Order: sequence, then C-alpha cells, then structure tokens
Amino acid sequence: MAEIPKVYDPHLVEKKWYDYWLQQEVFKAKPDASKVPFSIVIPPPNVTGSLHMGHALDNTIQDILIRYKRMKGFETLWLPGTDHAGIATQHVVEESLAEEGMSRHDLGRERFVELVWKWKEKYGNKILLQLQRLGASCDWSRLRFTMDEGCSRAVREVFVRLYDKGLIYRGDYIINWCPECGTALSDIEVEHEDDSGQLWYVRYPLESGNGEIVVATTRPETILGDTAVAVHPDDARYTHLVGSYVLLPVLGRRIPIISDQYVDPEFGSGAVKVTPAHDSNDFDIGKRHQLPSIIVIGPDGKMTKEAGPYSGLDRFECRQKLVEELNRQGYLVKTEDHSKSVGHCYRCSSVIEPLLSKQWFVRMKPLAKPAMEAVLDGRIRFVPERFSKIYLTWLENIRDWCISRQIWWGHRIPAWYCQECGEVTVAKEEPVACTRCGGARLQQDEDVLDTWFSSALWPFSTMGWPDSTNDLEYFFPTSVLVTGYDIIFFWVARMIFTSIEFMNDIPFKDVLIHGLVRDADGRKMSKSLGNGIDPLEVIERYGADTLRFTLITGNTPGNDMRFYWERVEASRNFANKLWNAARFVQMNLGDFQPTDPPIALSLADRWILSRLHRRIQEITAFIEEYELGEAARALYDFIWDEFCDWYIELSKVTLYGNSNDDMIYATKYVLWYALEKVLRLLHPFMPFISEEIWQAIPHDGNTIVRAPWPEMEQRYLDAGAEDKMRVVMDVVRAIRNMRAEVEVPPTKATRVVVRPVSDERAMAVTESAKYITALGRAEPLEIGTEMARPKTALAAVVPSAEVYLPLEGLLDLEKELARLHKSLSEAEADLERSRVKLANPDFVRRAPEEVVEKERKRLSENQERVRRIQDRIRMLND
RNA sequence: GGGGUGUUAGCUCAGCGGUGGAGCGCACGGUUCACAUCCGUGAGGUCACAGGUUCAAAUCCUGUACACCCCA
Repeated sequence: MAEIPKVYDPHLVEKKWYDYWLQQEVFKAKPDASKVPFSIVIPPPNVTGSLHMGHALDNTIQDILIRYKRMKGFETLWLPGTDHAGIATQHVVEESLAEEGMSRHDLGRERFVELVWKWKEKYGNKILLQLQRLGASCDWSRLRFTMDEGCSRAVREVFVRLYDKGLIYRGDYIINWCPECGTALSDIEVEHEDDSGQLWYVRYPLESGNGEIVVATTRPETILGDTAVAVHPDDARYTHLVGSYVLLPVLGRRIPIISDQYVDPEFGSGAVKVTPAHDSNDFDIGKRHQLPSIIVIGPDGKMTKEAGPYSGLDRFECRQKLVEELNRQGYLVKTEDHSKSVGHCYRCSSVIEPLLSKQWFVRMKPLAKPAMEAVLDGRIRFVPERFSKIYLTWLENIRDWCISRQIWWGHRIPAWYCQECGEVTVAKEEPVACTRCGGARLQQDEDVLDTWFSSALWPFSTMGWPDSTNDLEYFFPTSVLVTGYDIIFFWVARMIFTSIEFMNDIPFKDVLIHGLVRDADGRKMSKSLGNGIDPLEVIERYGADTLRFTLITGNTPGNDMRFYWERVEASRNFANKLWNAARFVQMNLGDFQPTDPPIALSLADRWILSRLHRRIQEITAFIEEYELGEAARALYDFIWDEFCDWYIELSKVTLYGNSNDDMIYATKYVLWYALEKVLRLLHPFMPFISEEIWQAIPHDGNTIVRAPWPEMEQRYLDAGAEDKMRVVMDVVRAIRNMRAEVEVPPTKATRVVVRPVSDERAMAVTESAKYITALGRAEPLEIGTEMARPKTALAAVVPSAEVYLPLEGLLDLEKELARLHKSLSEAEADLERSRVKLANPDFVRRAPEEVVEKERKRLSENQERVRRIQDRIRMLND
C-alpha cells in the first residue's frame, strides 16, 4: 500500500479533481422530465473584477446547495456568467489609457468600445477561473455575459416593450450627477453620508426696499440659480410677504416669494431659497409654481455662464468666493455649524450634484405593485424573513428609475432621433427611416443603459429569452437566489418585477440573503482601506475546502461575519483531522471489501451507526432550512468528537485486541460505512478532500459528485446502544478526570473499581469492560454492585455508577474531601432544582408529560448521586 | 426622522421556550504505530438592564442603555 502522507496537502488534489469533474461533465445540466429541476443563476461578478471574500462566501453557499441537491437526485443547473459592469469596467480601461496619457475621447467611441471588448477577452475569464479554484460546480457550457448577443437582445426587447407600454419615458428631472464619472446615477447608486458643514443665513432684500427676508441654506453657491423664496403658508411671520418680490443678492435678479407646504417653519429662518435646477425638492416646488429653472452648475462640476461673475469656477471654489462676497456686501447674517447628509458617488465617492437634465426613466409604481404582491402572498420567500420587510418598504416608497448613463460601455439605448422632425423612434433594430416624416437622417441616443438594467433580466435572459427554450421551460423559475443584503434593491427587486412583467412568473422561489465578510476588526473590506483578504491567497495557503468551511461555519444567515486567520487554521485542522481519520481507516481496511453486511455488531458499532443516522437527519434538515453553518457544525462535531475521539478509539479495542474474524470484519465494515457516508455528507462543504478520500476507499460510482445523498434509516437508530455507551463514556471520563487530578500518567495502567447502581447497569459495564480498560487504561478493572469500596482511593459518582481509583501512595484526604464536596454541592444544586420544579403543582399539571417524566428521572438520579457522595464523604471521615 | 440588527466564557461567534455551547486563547499532564495541524483534563458566564407573558425565559413581548447597518 502506498504511503499516505500524515498531513493533507490540498495542492496535490484540488486541481486534479476539478479537471476530472470537468472532463466527466458532472456539472452539466440536461433537462430531464423524470427528474425534478433545481436551478440557480449566479449573481454575475464584474467581468474585469477578481474574486473577493464576498464572492467566495456567496458562491460557496450556492455550491453547497447545488451539490447537495445534485446528490439528492435533482437535475441541477448552476448557471454562471459575468456582468459588463458599465462604469466600473469603463473606469478600469480609462485608467490604463490614462497611463499612456490618453483619454477615451482621444480614441473616440467606437475604438474605445472595441478596446474594452479586447480588455474583456483578455482579463474577463480571470474571475471564472477563480470560481473554479473555489470549487464552484457551475455548468460552464452555459456561461453567459450581460453584453453577449442573447442578453443584449433581451435588453432591447424589454426596453422596447416597456417603452411601448409607456413604462419607459424620457424626461427632464433632477437626477444624481457624478461630475467625476460624468454620468447620471440612479438613486440607489448614491451613498448618503453625514458631512459636517455649515448653515448660512443670507439676507434677501425686498424689491420694495422695505426690509428683507432671511433664508438659510447649506449650499450658498446655488443662490445663483434661485428662482424663488418659499415660506410655509401658515407661517404668520411671512404671510404678508407672499406675493411680493426680493432681489437676489449679488446678481440682483428679481424673484418671487411664494408659499408652499413643503417648507419647514422650524428649520433655519423658516424661509428657504428655491433652486429648481439643483435640488429635487426645489424642483418639485418649481413645478407646482411654474418657476423657471436655471442651471448654474454644469456637468463638469464648474459654474455655467448663468453664474455670471462666477462662471468657470469649480462649485466648491464658487461657494467660498460667493460667501466672501455676501459677507463683504453685508448680505451674510450669520453662519451656524450644521451637519447634513450629502450624497456621494458609490464608485468614486465624489459629492453628487443634483442636476436638472434629460434622462430615461422606468416608471416604477405599476411595476412595483405585483413585485410586492409576490412577496406578500409568499410566492417568493426571503430567508431570513426580515429582509422581506426591507424589500417591501423600499418598493412602497419607490421612485422612478433613472436608467440612462452618460458612458460608452454598455447597452446603447435603442432610441433614434430624427434630425429632420425630432421624432423619437424606439426599436429593437436600427430603423432606416423616421417613423413620422420618413427622414433618413437618424441619430441614435448617445447614452447607454444602467448596468443593472441588463442584470435585472439575468434569470431569463441567460436561458434564452425572448425565445422559448428548453432551459426556460425546464429550469425557470429558478429555485433560489443567493446574494448579499447590499444588493436587494439594486438587483433582487428589479429581477422580480422584470420577471413578473415579461415571464409572467417569479424569477426564483427563495431569496437566501447573507451578510458581508468583514475584516478582523469588523470593518468592511475595501480596496481603499487595503484591509481586504484575497480568497485566492487563502486557497493557495490552505486550500479551497478550508476557505469554504471557514466561510460557512459560525455564521448565521443574513448576519455579517469577521474573517480571522485563526478560524482558517481551525478549518485546516479539521480537514487534516478528517484526513488522518481516513488514513487510519485505510491502513486498517487493507484489502477489505464491504461485500456482505456484518453478522454481529458490537456496542461501539451499534452506537456509532445510530449516532451517524441521527446526524444524517439533523444535517439534512439544517441544509433544507438553509442553516448551513449549523449543518457544518454538526458535521464537525460528529467527525471530530464522535467518530474520531470515540469510535476510532473504540475500534482499536476490537482491531488490536484478540477478537474473532467476524468482530473484526464488523468493525472494518462500520469504519468504512461511517467514513463513506460522512464523506458524502461533507462533500457539498468540502468537495475536494471528500472526493480524494472517497476515491481511495471502497465506493460505488465514478465520482462522489454524483453519489447519492445519505438517507437516515430508522433501523440504525439504537437508543439502547446510545444509552449503554453513555455509561461507558461517563465511566471513562470519570477515570480520566481522576487520573488527571492526581497526575497519574495516562500511559500507566491503574486499578479501577466500578460499582454500578444496579444489576442491569452492572451487566452493561461488564459487557463494555474492554472499552473501559482500553480508554481509561484501567487495569485491573473490577466491576460489581457489591464491590468493596477501597478506602485509599479517589472516587467519582456518575449517574449509573461509582468509580474508584485506588491509590498506591497515601490519599491526600483533605484534597479528596474538597473534591467530593464540590461534586456534592453540584449534585445537590441539581437535586434542589428538580425538587422545586416537581413541588410546583402547576408544573406537574401543565408541562408536557415527557418533560415531567424527565424531571422525575433526574430527581431520582440526583437523589442517588447525592446519597452516594455523602456515603463516600462519611466513609473518608471515619 | 423611519426601519433593521447586535449586546451570551478573555476574544470571535453558535444556540432562540424545558439543568448555558463551540473554536481560539489560558492552566495542568501527555513521543502507546490516524493525526502535536494531535490527545486527555480543567478553570472561566446573575446569557446588557428593567418590567411583562408562561408551570418554565438567553430564548417570546414591552421599554431603557450602548454599538452597528439601511433608508430619508
């Protein structure tokens, strides 16, 4: 037999098995009417990105679910792909251009887009290869990209249909403008942050010359674009002024004082300036009062011609200059510190400029309603449930979605403007002539669509929609969507409404939400902080299985988790533990083949089989509930505590003792049986090591990937064996405890006396004597209900027996009495608790029968325990 | 301002109605052929606080404090 290394080395096995799986095409999905489909579409990572911890977590969860269901016999599809990530990708390519001193404008649109495509071809599969390193069992033959032909066709189809239905429109609105990125952003692409700023009180003189009105503003530079001053209709301080005019400081423009419900009389001076072109609330006020809009800040963040003397200045510079000027001319009343929520670009963190501009929007209200109903009536379920509330609240307050972006990389808006008559033609294919005047001079809209517009179609565009395909027929709707809570609004909600609108069905049944992976200090991992941990580094150093296990354990759905190298080591140790357990099994199996079931099973055999089958049930239930962390913990406990620490040790008694062939066969069989089952249970979590070991022991089939998921079998459950083993374990632990107490070396055999509490227990202990002897190094081991209690001995009282460890030297009487008193008071406390409970008639009357019964049993056990400890103390005191 | 989450052993977190758990850390003892990436033993918690519901509350409800997150 080849030498098996003592330390598991993932490097030697991971690539080997991944290649094997690809070659065997075990991840490939084939619609099969005789099977139940189970499908997941991957949240497409940015095509130019690389795998970060969030991806690692997200995809590990998906892979566990997919591998589990595959073993369960479902026809599984995990559909992979990437996202073109408009702004992000364009940024990356622009940066590389900048290194050569060029901008995209030097290349022109066409050549720039070509360049991005080349970039995508060159670097775009990096993240896919990284997913493979993680072990992701995606069906790579179905790989998609949001800008590929099919997805692009779906995008145009959706755009045109929504437009024809009046659900997409083009209009002048205040949008979020990032001067740095030079594009509009949707509301959710803006991150609000409390910035400390100031509140300036500025005097606006009345046109009449009789007085003034003071307005408070946080953005004095927008004074230049003011077209009114507004007060609350019920504000007695100002009612007499409504309808009169003021002169704008510095510029001297004449603007009206109006009244509007929106104004908060409590804030500032109770009078606000109205700048319809640069504030969304002001825009609404402007609409209500037919005010003109004056754009004073341009798309480049600089002041426009309208800003008069400030034209050309940067917006922040202008603020400073204007405040100085206001102060100089005596318009500035006072300044207060004031912190205010300021929007920042989610990409580049620049301060967002609310800007009036012409953009494309999706009308959300009619789409949101059915999307909410799908969650309200339970067709779509969020896990954990609390996220459905977040989702619903957002949709309730939804505003129209700005979908146009002033960048070049993305799906170009399928709208053409007639150069003759100005008519807009929206069409799937480029029109040859204007639909109204027949003119041939058509110009396509320069803008592209928000990246999330195409991601919103992902669950069906990737399966071939708008064609009706076998995949759509079979795999749609998908079974579950796995994603972080940070993109519920960006992505999840949008997939739901597009799917309902175009597929007339939900896109997925369950939405499994996970949290963020943070650094050891609980901070978000980010490029700018430089605190990110590269999952590939973890895979290099410890293996993919270890990374996966680390990300899954100690984590509960929807909650954030911190990443610790110590936890990685713990997972690595676990893999190594399993590896060595497998080594033990293999070394002892020799050329064993599990041809026939064993004739007679030992107590240890029956015990581990019973435990295993209980664990199968437990683990399966946890996975079904998406409690993957709990499932992993149950596996860990079973493998480490029950299988390794107890069963393997017990098996040595049979294997290395003088046992007959049937007993040895049975033990080998059970070692193999339990290990083989456990590998299958572990496979979704740790696919590589489970395959590596599985292939090395007797097994059915050519890969564990397609091995059936273990089923709990009632006939293996054996409460009697578990009960008897509990006695063995109690006695062994008592012996070990006492040995440690007096520092008897673990190697040294020592005499032990066991006095079971009943003849029945005595039989059980006698049956198991060889186990107790071996695990407790108890030699000689004397067992009997009427055994003389040795005087110079340590004593322990466990529920079913008294255990004595006679000492050769003198007993430290004081120490021993102290020890006994301690265990006595513990036992007495337990006894008291039971007594109080049972003395309560309400408890006996109202608690379930089995709970009361359990308490009675506990009471009598503890009574016995207390009595025996007291006896022992009396004996030592004599 | 609205919504949410968290507060459990020194640290990080599970548990979420029936006698408080894990990993790491700590202390003590260990070269018996699966594993020192290990084995054995142990110390260490009025489960944030105050009320309530219940026979029974870390666990359910209400409030308070502190921390964090999302939205406006």
